[in-house]
Amino acid sequence: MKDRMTPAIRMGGHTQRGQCAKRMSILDAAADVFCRQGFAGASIDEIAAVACVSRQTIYNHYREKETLFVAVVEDVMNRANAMLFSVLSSFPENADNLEDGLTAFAVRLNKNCICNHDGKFLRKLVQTEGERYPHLFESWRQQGPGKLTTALSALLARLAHTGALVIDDFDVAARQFVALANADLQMMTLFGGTPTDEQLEKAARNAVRTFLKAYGRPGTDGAGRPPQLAAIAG
Amino acid sequence: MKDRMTPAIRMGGHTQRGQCAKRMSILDAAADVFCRQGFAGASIDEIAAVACVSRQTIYNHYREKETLFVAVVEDVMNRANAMLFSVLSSFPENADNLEDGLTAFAVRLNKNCICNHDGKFLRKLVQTEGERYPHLFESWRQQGPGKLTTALSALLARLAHTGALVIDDFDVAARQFVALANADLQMMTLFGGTPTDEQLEKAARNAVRTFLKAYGRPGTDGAGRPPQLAAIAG
DNA sequence: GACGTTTTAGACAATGGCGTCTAATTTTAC
DNA sequence: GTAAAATTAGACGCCATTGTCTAAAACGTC
Repeated sequence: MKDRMTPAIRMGGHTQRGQCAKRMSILDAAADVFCRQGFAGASIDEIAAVACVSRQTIYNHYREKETLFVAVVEDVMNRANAMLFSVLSSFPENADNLEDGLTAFAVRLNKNCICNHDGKFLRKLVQTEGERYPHLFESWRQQGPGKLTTALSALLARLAHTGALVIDDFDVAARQFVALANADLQMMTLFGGTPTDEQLEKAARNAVRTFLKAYGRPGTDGAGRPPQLAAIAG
Repeated sequence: MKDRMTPAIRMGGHTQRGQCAKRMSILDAAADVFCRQGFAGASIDEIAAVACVSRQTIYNHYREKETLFVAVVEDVMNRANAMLFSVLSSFPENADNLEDGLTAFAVRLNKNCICNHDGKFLRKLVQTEGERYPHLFESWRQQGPGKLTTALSALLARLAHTGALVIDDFDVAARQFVALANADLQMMTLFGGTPTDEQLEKAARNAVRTFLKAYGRPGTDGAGRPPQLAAIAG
């Protein structure tokens, strides 16, 4: 009857990370179990076991299973957002050595945003539980693929403006760049595997070569020859 | 104590469809519920209700929940396989009007194999339950994306042999063709929506234009001019 | 060391789903 | 029409899980 409040409320309602080790441990464990078992298949007991925490502690921090689930998704989405922003900032600004610049960018995009743990987690969870939590799905779509496409579209437009690329529809080109970058890795990441650095490099190289053959300014492909001549000579 | 066997066994062990309306009704309902709720979240009672069948009837046909699940996946995979074979047979044989031929092919591929009900079902289920049933995942990968890639690779090679395309790595080109074809539709199909015919047409057109800019024989893009000149003129 | 807070382990009721069983009813085949 | 097969509704035991509660233990701070 002492009407004590939950620790989370006591702490002032902060939901940022880093406030306490237990909380992070719970979030990480829950992400792991939710990702493997789905929402319905995940049990609080298993999450508690993975987090090395008693079940009651979880209920102290999160009112119910659904609260925990939403918190996990928000947490991962925050991390993924920050990472996407960072990767987008590394897009090559000038046209010097465009093929290498775009390839390095594609590697970073795949490695840190799409094939990484958080990226796979979000795609899987959103697809699994998206119908049950439409708001969650919409939020992910806007902040993830949506932001990526619009930002990449603007960056490509800037390159096109300098004459380094010849693009008629920037949005389409942006989506195609992402699609090409993933073409060789999609299957592997879907099943849960993580590509090696070598595979990342090769996939990005294939993607950028094709992208530049389609959109590169005539006469400036990787070898410094017109693309057709290069293809015929090859 | 009468030791009666299940009707399925009595019927001679056939697992093909069409043997009885109830069976099909159960399979369809189970596919629907499994797809929406996942394996753990789906309840036999709900499947029975959707199938307009008593729960006991389901247990007469399938020993347990897992048996039903596997049967559902196999059923859908058989349909999807037949459809993929049919679509692959429609790949343009000669280079006449290559852009239109490839575009029509891409439309059929998306419409009947990737964005359709069965395609979305399989991708979702395999991703959701793939870790629990590795055999299922492997089987899907081989008969679905695997077969598509190798078949498309061979078909592209034939076109390249006639000189209509200039391709150095057929496997990479095949994966890129599929990736480009899906680039504009991925997000929509992921969330559950079905693209309109107009969207399918536009997505395929975008994909094939880029694919031909990258791999088309010089001097024969859609407008009959060298691609570079066309791009500059545009 | 004392006090307030957090965590823990375990018991607990309630819920819901799975798979079985039975008896009644409908469908099918001859 | 009759017999066999299939289907149905409902009850049942069993088990896992959720979320609550309590008393004891660990922790941190002064």
